[in-house]
Amino acid sequence: MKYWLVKSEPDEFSIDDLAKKKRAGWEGVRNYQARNFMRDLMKLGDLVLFYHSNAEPSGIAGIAKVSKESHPDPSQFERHSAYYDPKSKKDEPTWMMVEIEFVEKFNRVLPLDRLKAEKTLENMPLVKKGTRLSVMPVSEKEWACIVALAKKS
DNA sequence: GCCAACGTTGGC
DNA sequence: GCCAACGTTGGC
Repeated sequence: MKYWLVKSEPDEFSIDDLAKKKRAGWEGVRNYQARNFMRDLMKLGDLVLFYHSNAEPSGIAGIAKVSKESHPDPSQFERHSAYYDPKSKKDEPTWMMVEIEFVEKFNRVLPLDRLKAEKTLENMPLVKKGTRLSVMPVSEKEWACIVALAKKS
């Protein structure tokens, strides 16, 4: 089993929204590196940190898990969607997504500056300046560190 | 294939 | 809301 982190703006879709819906197709990712992680490497049961970006505070809000592996992101074909991609073809979809399922919400958001203070986490794209990757792998050590911090706070 | 222009992300 | 940093687009 592997570990991941996904970003979402809570104004758009928060951990509470996921808790309410239980499951959500992770649609709207329009970055090739992030897509490739979802398409090729995210497997059923993998655990996922749910990160709130552009938030007050920005940080990790809870945990989800992969509940369905790679399948085409329907929003790329929806003409009125913000994620519509006119170049993508139905028989050869450009954008793939996974579905995630709510696992738990942390008692409080584990803020970004707390993560930045951890030596163990210094190689995460999340804390590196100028990295905008919205789906990223998390190592076992990083996962353990983050979960411990979350339970402690 | 280069690279300037443009659009987006996301911390602050 | 600003804007730095980045990825993508498209002219050449």
